[in-house]
Amino acid sequence: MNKRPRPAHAGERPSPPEALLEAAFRVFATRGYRATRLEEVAEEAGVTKGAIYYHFEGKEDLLRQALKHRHRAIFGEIERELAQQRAPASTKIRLVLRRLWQHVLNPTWGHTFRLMFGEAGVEFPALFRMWAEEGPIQGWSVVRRLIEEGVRNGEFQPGVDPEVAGRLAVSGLMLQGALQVHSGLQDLAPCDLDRIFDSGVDLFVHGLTVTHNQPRMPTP
Amino acid sequence: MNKRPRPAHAGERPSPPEALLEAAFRVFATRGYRATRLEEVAEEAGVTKGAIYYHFEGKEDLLRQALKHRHRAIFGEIERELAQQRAPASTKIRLVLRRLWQHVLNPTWGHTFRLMFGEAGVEFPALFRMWAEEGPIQGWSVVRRLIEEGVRNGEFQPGVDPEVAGRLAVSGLMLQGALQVHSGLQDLAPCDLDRIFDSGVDLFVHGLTVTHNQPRMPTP
Amino acid sequence: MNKRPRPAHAGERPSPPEALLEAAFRVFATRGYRATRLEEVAEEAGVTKGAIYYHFEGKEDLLRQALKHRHRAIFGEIERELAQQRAPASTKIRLVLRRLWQHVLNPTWGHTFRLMFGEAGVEFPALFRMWAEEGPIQGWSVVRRLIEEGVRNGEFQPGVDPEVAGRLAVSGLMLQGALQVHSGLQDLAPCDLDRIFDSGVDLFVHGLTVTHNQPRMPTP
Amino acid sequence: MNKRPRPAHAGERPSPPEALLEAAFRVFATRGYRATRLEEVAEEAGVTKGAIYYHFEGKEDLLRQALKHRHRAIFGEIERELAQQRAPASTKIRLVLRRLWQHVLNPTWGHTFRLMFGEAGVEFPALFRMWAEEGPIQGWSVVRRLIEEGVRNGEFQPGVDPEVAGRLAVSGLMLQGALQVHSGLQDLAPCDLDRIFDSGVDLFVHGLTVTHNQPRMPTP
DNA sequence: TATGAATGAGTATTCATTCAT
DNA sequence: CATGAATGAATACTCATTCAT
Repeated sequence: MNKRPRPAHAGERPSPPEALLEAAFRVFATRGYRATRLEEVAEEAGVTKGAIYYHFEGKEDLLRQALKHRHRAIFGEIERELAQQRAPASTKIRLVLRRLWQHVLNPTWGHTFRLMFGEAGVEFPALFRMWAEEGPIQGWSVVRRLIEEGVRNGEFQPGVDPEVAGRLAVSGLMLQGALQVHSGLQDLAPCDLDRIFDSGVDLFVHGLTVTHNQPRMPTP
Repeated sequence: MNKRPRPAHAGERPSPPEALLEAAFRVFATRGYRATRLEEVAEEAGVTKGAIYYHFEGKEDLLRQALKHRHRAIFGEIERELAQQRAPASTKIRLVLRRLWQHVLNPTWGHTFRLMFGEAGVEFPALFRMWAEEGPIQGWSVVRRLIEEGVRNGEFQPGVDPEVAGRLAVSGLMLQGALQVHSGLQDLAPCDLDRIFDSGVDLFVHGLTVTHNQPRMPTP
Repeated sequence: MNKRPRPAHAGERPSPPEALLEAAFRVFATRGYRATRLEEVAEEAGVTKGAIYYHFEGKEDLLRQALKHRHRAIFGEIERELAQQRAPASTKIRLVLRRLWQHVLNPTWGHTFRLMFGEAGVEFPALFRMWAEEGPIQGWSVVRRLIEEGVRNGEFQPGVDPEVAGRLAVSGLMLQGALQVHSGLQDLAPCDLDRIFDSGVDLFVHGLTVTHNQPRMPTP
Repeated sequence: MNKRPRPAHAGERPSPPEALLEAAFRVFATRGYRATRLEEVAEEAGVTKGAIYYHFEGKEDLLRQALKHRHRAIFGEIERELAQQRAPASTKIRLVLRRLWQHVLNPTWGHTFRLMFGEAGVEFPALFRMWAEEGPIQGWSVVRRLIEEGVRNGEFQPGVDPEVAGRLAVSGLMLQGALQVHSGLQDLAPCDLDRIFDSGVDLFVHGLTVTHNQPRMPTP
């Protein structure tokens, strides 16, 4: 909480041991920020509490670094993949959403989701914004652009709202992942995960697709 | 040393002061479970710490009761409203989703969402399940039933998956609410709330609706 | 701890309910002074905490009164009994010690013993002295007088130390009672209680009795 | 909420600072268990409260360890001393009882006695049993064996009950110690401590000793 | 008389943080 | 680099005591 002056050796401090960062992420994400005792992080990493203070400034700093360390924005990769595709927008959208869904199913994502909506989000808003930008927002932006493309080439209805459509598709899948997979709702309200994805995307794409019962006029 | 036996008045304990429950909910939801000091709850309710221990067993019990107290499930009311409606399924769905969206927009819901995905979910899984059952699960169950109704009367496509459709519609709106309204994303990625709802529901209903299979025009 | 001024109605306060005093004694003696919660005393007596404060000044006062209430000095009775006896001193001693042993075997005595040697003795020395005077000291005084009588009439050796003999006989039985009966040592180091008394008194009386191997000269 | 798992160093935890154990014993014995504030123990040992929790599990653990630490049973030493003696049983008994009396006179013993009959006895029965076994029970066992020896070699009467005799001799001295020395009875009913011991042991040994059955003279 | 509700001072316990070695 | 020992501020919880009714 209170910033103590950086220790004398701060400058030449070498890259902090990955083990510590990974242990920290695991424990923070499992227990929550407050409930995490540094002792447990240290134990998990096979060192002692003191070692944490050699590498990091304190608990808060540890969380920050641990989260940064986990941040490999998947979307860079996705965009690259998309650029090479020559396919209808709906196909590309399916591709993007599938990647996203795979990502969401990953325990790491579940942990981060909990962490972000738990205390960390409130106590460190900057962290939350960082995550939101690189995660959900980026996710629905990609989808939005693909929808716009689909509208432009007549594949999708001109009336659709690409922004909102992207948001809801991505949000829907994300929250379903968080609930079913990472919050143990699978046994309270079971539902096959593939079915969620497949039926969900079908519905979404169908919702976007041109279906007017008067023949749509080609754009002049 | 050993937990003292429940105080004499345990059985016939009268309804504990609502003020305390409401203050507790407010503070827990704002600060998170761990970060909440009982003293603050007491202050907020205009009593002292001791009073809390007169009415509740401890911090955990207080949280539990506070959440239960908030649980006047909105769905009972919604179902009643629906029963009186004589309208197409799509209209009813719009109605339900609107109610849900209004609920989601409420700060209370945002707080609960955070609490549930934060510490409470990990430390008190039973609470999480209770919330999930009375909240999200019930939400998408209602929608699922309406979709099934729509499918039966030919309003919706026979191919739709009512379960998944319900889940995604409800989840999408919920997470959008959590992000835009309760996590400050409105200024990072602004979007009009009415637009999210309206465009979103249009898209959703359109996705469900029977396609009068006109040949789709090839892109020119 | 801090003496608040006696409440206004102190003067006409009627005799406090026996139930309260008895419950108090039971709980204090079982749990110890500190560990006793007034709530438990109240419960045990079938009233509520507040009632205690109507009748007593506080926890300390309650203890004091509870102990006073239990105080039936048994020795007055014993002395009366003795006065009517025309028997050798050794017989009278046996009688006295038997009464004492019976008293010691009583749970009430065990409780008081614990209470006195526990915290109460340290925190309220006056109480301890009162108990000691009416209990152990009076006990060994009676025995001492009987020994002196026995020495005077040649039944016991002139060399015995009546004071010390009385003290040790009484103390020995008391501590054996406290340990075997009231501290659960009976199953750790079992010993028949009658045997302790009978063998013990035999040994004691034999120790007092004239056994010189030169014939003792009658006092001139 | 839940007791945290024993800290990482639990297994190889080195001998906890003696200073802490000794301070703890002092304060516990003086004030009683409940009335002892850990802060006072810490102060007495020249550390802070936190240090206690580094070395011990809590208040109860501290008491347990402190008592164990005090338990360098004196009887081992006594037995060794006895083994080297070639003397009549009565002499050996005097020796043992003198050691015991010296021990009983020690303030430490008085404190422990109070502690044992006070809260510790009720709240931690196991501790009480440990103390009883290594203290009183062991004490009277040693004496019992010496009496048996004396009986075997004709020094003591064949009719004596060594078990009971041992119990009463030891108990008598112990309680006299507790009362006179450690409970301030010396000024209420003064008695020279040496006299208690000397007259007491004389009486005891005389009680055990073979009577050269001269006819006892009738009182004149 | 007695009670239910509340108070508040006291205390055990936790844990991030420091630091000599 | 890392550790073991210690600190001390923060905080949940207990319970004697008060008092309006």
